[in-house]
Amino acid sequence: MQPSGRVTIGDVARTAGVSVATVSKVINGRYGVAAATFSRVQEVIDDLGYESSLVARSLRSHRTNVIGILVAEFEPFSTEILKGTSAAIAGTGYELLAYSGGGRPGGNVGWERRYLSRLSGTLIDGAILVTPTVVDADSNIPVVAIDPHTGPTGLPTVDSDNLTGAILAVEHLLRLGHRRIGFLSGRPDLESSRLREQGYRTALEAAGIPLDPTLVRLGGYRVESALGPATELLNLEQRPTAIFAANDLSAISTMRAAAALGLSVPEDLSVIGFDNVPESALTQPPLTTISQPIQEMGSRGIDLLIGLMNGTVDPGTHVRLPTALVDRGSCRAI
Amino acid sequence: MQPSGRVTIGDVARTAGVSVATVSKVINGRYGVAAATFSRVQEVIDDLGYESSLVARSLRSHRTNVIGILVAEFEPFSTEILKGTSAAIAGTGYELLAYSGGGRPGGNVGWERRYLSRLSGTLIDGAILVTPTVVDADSNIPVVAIDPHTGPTGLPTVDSDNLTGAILAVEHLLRLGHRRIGFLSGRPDLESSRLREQGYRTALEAAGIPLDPTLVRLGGYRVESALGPATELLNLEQRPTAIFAANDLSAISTMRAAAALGLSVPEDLSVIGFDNVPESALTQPPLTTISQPIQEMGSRGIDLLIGLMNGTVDPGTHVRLPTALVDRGSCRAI
DNA sequence: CTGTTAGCGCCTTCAG
DNA sequence: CTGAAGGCGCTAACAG
Repeated sequence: MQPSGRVTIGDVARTAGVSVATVSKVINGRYGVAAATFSRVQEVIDDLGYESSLVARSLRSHRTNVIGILVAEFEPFSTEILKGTSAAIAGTGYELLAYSGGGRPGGNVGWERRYLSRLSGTLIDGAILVTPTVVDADSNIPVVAIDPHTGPTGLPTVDSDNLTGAILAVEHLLRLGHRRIGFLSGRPDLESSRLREQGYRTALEAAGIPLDPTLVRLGGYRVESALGPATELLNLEQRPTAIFAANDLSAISTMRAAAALGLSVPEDLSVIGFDNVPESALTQPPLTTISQPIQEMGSRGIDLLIGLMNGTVDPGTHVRLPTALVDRGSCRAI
Repeated sequence: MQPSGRVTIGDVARTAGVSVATVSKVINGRYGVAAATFSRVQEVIDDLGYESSLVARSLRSHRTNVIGILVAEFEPFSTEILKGTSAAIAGTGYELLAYSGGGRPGGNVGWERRYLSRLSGTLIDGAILVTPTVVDADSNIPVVAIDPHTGPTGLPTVDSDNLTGAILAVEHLLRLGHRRIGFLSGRPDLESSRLREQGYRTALEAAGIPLDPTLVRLGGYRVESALGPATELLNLEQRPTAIFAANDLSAISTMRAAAALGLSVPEDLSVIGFDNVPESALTQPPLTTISQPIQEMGSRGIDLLIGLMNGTVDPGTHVRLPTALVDRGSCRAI
């Protein structure tokens, strides 16, 4: 290891006594290098532990074999997606680069465009946007959206059947005899959230139960933001006997709120969530929820993206995966 | 949006009628730009939706405010680490870039050095290596290792108390009356694995139970690799009444192997794992295990790395977090 | 076969 | 206060 810093192609060239161009050829297995030179350079490379800089290479060649997964934050949902993409990437020759900004969760709308702009054109050959809010179809690299937060768009998407899932959840509660069912919504600007709320309304209506607006609160999909509204719901004069939370994180908050108020689940309150993130099984009692096949959504996203890059997938492709009831311990019949 | 491709600093300059240097100054908030020019350029930037390319910028300035998390694969353990880093990064001004190669899990030893070399010096200002096997202390950027697979090294590390954890696991089994306790080990080349096996031996010895080598098998830490050895253990003439698996994934495999053989857990077999990944609560029955504070390990890693970059943390710092028994449903007294 | 010459998009002197 | 020139590490022509 001669130069203490990073070893560059120049160091290799100097040590081997050839030009950088020759080293580049060796690295990329190009023809036009004498066998003797080839092996000598190769030896120096191994010796120095040289590895070409992804950055410099990509700047020049505009091809990296790296797929970007852009997420707002590493939380239970996005990391499940990551697991799915990781499984699907094996053997494709691509590598994965998951990018996430710092804090400002929720606050920095438009993160997806920012990140895409920062990474695309050079670093990554294609991107998967996880739960993006705004999606411009115009980007210079192929892009796939997973669970986009707006309606149908120009780019391929993967999502799950939120509407049916929500109906499933409420029907389950109805079947158990519940009539006063609270709803902790997500965020009105998000498509999944709207569909889940619509499912709630639809299922109630089908059962002939009039909607009581006081039973609907904005939970915001996050642990902290849901705590307050959940507490309000539980402090209602006519407390709901069951709460359908728009995602597992807010369901977990609901259980915490209940515990804080001395209510036990499911004896005093039934709770059902949505997503089936692994964390949902960690609650006490384990959470009954609606599962989305999150990891599969991730792997399908990879399939779509690679297909898109190969030109074998139509940009108008939309994949919708089924949701299902996962009956654990947080609901009971009354 | 004029040019259909990516908008570069040149596009902004042309549109605003100034030179690229001026645009650069505006972006980086440098002095020496007239207020009028400044706001005009700023307007064009917003208008065009320009965002500087991380690649080009980093190549030149060698500073990106991006921290790299290098992992072999996105699986339950590494994604928990990711969650911890994501939480810790908020408000620091840094962004996160998690990099993972394609397939070849386990097979491609030395991935950490390869990735580090590809990304460092340019793309990332510092790196966290998750469960690396080889760790050269010499790198041109600050590096922290989480749960390194070799003994103490020259760089700051975060790990958890594997030895005590393993002893805890076996003592729990002993307390329940088990005497024939099988052990599904990890990989002999990994430090954590060695310590967990040592804990197994130590606890047995302390209880005056001689070690039976036929009860120890190599599980390899992965779902697939553990299935065979677990089945062997269960097919033994003198079947163990309990199995301590070196991590949760192999414990999950053990439960599958038991189910395939018609044995029920915990009635016919007690199983205890290690790690407490969220998935461990998803098994039927939920897995009793030893918890490592994985997310905290991630956030401590970030703290250490940032400290290292600021020069406020000594490179010889080693943080060891406690392990604890999480008693769920997969063990019973005999 | 090998070296030289241009840039990729950006930032940083250094003159004007 | 602004523009022109150089270079970060690398690859793709094109000469030699």
